[in-house]
Amino acid sequence: MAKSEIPKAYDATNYEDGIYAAWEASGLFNPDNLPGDRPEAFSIVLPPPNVTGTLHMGHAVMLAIEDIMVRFARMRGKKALWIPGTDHAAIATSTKVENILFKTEGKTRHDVGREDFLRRVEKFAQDSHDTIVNQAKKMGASLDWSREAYTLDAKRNHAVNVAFKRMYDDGLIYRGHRVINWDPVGQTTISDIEIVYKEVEATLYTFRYAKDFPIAISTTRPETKVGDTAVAVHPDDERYAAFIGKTFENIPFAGTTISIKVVADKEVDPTFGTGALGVTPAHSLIDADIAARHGLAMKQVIGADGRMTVDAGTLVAGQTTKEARGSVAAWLREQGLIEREEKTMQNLATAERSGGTVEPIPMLQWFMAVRKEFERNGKTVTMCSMMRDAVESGKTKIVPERSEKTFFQWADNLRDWNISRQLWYGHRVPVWYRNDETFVGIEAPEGDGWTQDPDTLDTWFSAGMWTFTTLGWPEKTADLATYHPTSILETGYDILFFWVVRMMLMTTYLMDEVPFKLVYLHGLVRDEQGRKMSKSLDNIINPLDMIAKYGADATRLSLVIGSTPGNDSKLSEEKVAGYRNFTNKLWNISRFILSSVDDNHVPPPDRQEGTGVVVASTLADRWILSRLDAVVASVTRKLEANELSAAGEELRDFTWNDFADWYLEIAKVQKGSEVERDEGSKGTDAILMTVLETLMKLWHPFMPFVTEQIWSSFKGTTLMVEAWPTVAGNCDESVERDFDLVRDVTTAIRTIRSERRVEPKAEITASLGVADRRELLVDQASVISQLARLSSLSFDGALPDAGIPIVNVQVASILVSVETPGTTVDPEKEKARLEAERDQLDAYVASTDAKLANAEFASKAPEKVVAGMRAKRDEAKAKLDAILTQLSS
RNA sequence: GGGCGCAUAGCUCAGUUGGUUAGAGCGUCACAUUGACAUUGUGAAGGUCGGAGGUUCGAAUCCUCCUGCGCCCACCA
Repeated sequence: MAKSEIPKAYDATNYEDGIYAAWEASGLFNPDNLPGDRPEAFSIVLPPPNVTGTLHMGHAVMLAIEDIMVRFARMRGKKALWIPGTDHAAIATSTKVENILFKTEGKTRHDVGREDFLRRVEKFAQDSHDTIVNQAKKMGASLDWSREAYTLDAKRNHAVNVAFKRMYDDGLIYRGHRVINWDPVGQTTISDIEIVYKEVEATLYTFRYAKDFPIAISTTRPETKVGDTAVAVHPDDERYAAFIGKTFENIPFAGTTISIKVVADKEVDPTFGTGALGVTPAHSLIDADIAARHGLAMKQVIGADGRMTVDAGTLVAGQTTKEARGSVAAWLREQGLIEREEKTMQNLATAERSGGTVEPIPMLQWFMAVRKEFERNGKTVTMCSMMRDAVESGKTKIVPERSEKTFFQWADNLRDWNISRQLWYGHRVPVWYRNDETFVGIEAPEGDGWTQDPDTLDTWFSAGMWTFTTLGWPEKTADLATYHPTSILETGYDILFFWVVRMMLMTTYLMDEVPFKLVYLHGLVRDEQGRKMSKSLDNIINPLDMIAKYGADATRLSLVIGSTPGNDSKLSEEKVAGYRNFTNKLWNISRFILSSVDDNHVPPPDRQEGTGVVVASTLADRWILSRLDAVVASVTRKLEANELSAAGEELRDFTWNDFADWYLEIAKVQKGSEVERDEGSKGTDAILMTVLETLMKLWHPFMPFVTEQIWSSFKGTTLMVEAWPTVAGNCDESVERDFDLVRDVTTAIRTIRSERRVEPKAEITASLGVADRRELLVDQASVISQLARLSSLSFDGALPDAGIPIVNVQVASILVSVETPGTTVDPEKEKARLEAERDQLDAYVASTDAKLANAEFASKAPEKVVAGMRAKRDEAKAKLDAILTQLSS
């Protein structure tokens, strides 16, 4: 191949879109179309991005990691399936469209009505979906688009209804009047995880309900106190022991009448405030729990509109909570009931999406009973216990392992899950009412007069069923049988509790199996200073910008290499640029090889063995093939263990430091050198091609585009479905050790020359401290010619005198400097250098000797360690001797 | 308040069951470079592995305490 055909630098933008289109057209993302017999399945479901936005770094890192896993599995001959999809993200999408509607037309969703509003949301979701799908393709994600799903499409809706009905029939979904988190702005219930706490200043009032009431209490929310039904104190609190169990009836309080029972509850902190807690069962989740324990009455004083109810009494009825707070505080002051007013900091619960202040209020809602006992496989279990058991038994593993602890905490503390939302966008609760009748079904009931429940389901309800609804559940599909449980769930650790917990919960119950065998949690991508990327900080690095500038391959590497599961990573544009450089390096390695090898390259007879395995002749040949084998084995093992970063790092080191910097340089010499035997460069060419092809395969999961481009340019086939390389049996540790010596000699000579400690002369005397000299003679010649070339010394091809006793490489370099005629060494400088080295070696040898002399060490340390230390010590001793000789002369 | 984690070279981080003189990338400095690549090459400097104890023949690695950060949950009535 002529060099001119290959551009000097790799410009990713010229190739990536075309390559992706070709992959897509090939149909090979769909495992049904993969060649060969593939008994083993591998499956991942893509954590569905919300249809609210565009691709961000979180998506990019997720796509990069999962694509590596899937491509690796595919090349290893597995039936590899990666299912794409998007999430309707009910509350997020709905809020976004409501905001747009209000901004552009000044209307609310109620102004346009349910039907019209839903049309608008669907239009928005569709546009957003198309954007994000195209962006995923830019990353090179090998997703099977033929199986794409949406959490709110017809199939998934059917599945949701089936699940709802089954859980309702089993008594695990129920409707109840309970205290929930109400968002008065969004006009919907929200879950605990959708609450964000803001620190605000508040006034803490300490007061009594009445002058003659024996206990003072503290609150930051006096307006809710009209709904109090009890005062709780700690059971051991002697101050209040006398009052426990007493009820104070009909206390006139802020325009209403209240009755307060004194109860003992160990949840009360006796050291906080007065040590007594005014219990407002309807407007605090904690108080509701206390009320339930003591059978207290619940009195709702705040309505869904955020205003005080009629029950709140004449003083505050109709007022907003804020107005009422002032009213009640003023009333308390007038009555002289306040003992203290102090400023305090308070965590205010606000709704993540709408920003509204969350009010706990009692409402009729749908719940999932996660702690309700039932029989399953002959055992009494709960949804929580099933989920916990799945991880405890190892059916599902979580990496990093420490996350399992956090998971258990969730499993142990989960409350009943409020699944209904007063939103329009989402899965409508499949329940219909007529007079006093309730119908729960997959389809609407027959007959007239039925009204469907207006609420929709929490978005995590359908998301919790994602691994199996994407595979066709509730139908008994072939996909379901083949690909479930899925192999890996890969997602950010920040979503473990939102999503992973819900999936475990619903899947263990509905499928009686785990949703995935492994949870792999990646960290957050932060900016180079370690800050979260955010609009307000203006520090967002857009993955699409990086792809446009440096290519998808470089972007992927920068996200994967150097980051470990569960840990956050920092990203800077320089890092991406660094990997762009590597992409270009790989390109130029290929460019050199493809343009310099003889098209008729064949391994000469003595380099062939069995079925086309290349057997190297020279030390360098054997070294690179040995290294290649080691790298194939190690990278394969690391990828199997999902150590993506370590695998990538090792590959980069081999590619750049071993193959490009050393073997390629030597290959140039070998190809043109007189010392090359028989078939000349053709054998070297064969090795170059072997390494190149293997490297392309190894790199492909990480850098699919550039490797595919290079591969197809000389192979004409699709790299994506090539078989993963296997170890060829060329591993030879002694060869690697010998080559390391050569490398040291070469380096030493270069150093000597660059420090001008010798003048270039016409001959070199160097030798190698290796075991079998004969075997190495030919290799030495090539090595030394390489040394000569690199150090600009001429070399006549003569072999070195085998009689020179050289102990080790370091000595070899010294001999060169001293024995070569024309030495211009600065004696002082050289002496200082040698002395420093002597001291260092001296200390090392002494300490190692001491260790080896220790009887306990000798008896307890493994033989391998002792032998290794001894060998290294001997090497150092020899070096030391040579230096001492030098210094004395 | 409960839980989890981090601290290793100037910066970003590896370090897989405790074991041979602690590694990489970037950055810095020096030198080199006209055919694969300046998106380059070679080398150097740079670390008492946060501190103090302990276990052990042996600790960056295990235990205890301390210091400084970070995160999650609960929640301040």
